Amino acid sequence: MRQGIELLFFAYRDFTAEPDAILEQYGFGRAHHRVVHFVGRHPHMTVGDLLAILRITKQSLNRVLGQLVRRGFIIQHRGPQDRRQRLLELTERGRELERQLSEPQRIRVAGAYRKAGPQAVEGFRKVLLGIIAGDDDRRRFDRRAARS
Amino acid sequence: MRQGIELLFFAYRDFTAEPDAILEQYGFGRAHHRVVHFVGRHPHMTVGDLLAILRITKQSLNRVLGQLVRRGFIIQHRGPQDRRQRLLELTERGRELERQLSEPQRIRVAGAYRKAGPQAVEGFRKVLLGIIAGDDDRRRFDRRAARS
DNA sequence: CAGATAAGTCAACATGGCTGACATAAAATC
DNA sequence: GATTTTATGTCAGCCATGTTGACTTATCTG
Repeated sequence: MRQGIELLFFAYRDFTAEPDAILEQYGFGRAHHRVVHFVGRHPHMTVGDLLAILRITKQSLNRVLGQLVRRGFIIQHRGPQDRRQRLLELTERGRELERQLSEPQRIRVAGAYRKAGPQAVEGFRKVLLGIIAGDDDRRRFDRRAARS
Repeated sequence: MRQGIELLFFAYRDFTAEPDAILEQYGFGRAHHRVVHFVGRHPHMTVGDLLAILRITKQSLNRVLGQLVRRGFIIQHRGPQDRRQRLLELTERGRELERQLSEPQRIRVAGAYRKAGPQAVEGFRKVLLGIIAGDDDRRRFDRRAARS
């Protein structure tokens, strides 16, 4: 029980340490990483979608998103149906940053998966899904089985 | 791969949301929670131990630790061997706070464990251990099998 | 057309990281 | 025994990233 709680703390701490060091070189922080990650994963998502995922305020998001746009890592275009929306997409530069940031995480997770075995990975997924609160968020992981 | 990365993000986000709400009532933040948690789990630990676990600076720690001491949630006493050390311990009030904060987390993790089954829990532990970077931190989880 | 919605903006504030400099007491070493 | 190292605490200031509240603009919808 208690162990599970601490495992999450230590894993998250180590999981974010390497990207944080890379971000520093760009003058970015963890918040930028989250934006780059989710925009990379869901091209053409709206600002509202991103707000719902990150659960932060529009003002907080806009600070980091604005920097990413101004510095050419993300482009926005108007929604074709709803022209109020700004659809978000990584530029080539943004994709490069995303790759660079996710690399140490991919290596770390891949190593853990390899050492633990496929059955353990299945258990890892099940338990983390159980920890996630909302059905809507859990649905993000609905059996469009593990890619990449 | 990518899914594993996101699972950690969402699980951590939801995992911390409930304690955060409780902490607010005390005028505390997540940093206080971490201190209360680890001091509760390792009574008589030194300030240095805590710094090594949290990986923050002495100055950052002292801000929150000082508040917890001044407001009667933690007491310090000198180390019997090394009198430079300040050994940390929760007061009754501190233990009460710890219980209150960990309750929603215990419920959440227990629910996830129950739904996923013992084999999945084993896999969850294995993968998270693989993600943790240092042998020293991994050793914290050495088979003094899951209690509480 | 009126009202709701998506997004952006300005200002002010809090938390919790950080660096750097310095102080004190106790332990360890030469 | 004098010196150096270690454990802890403290002051001051900076930065990133969260918050609230108020308000604007453009666009969609009933």
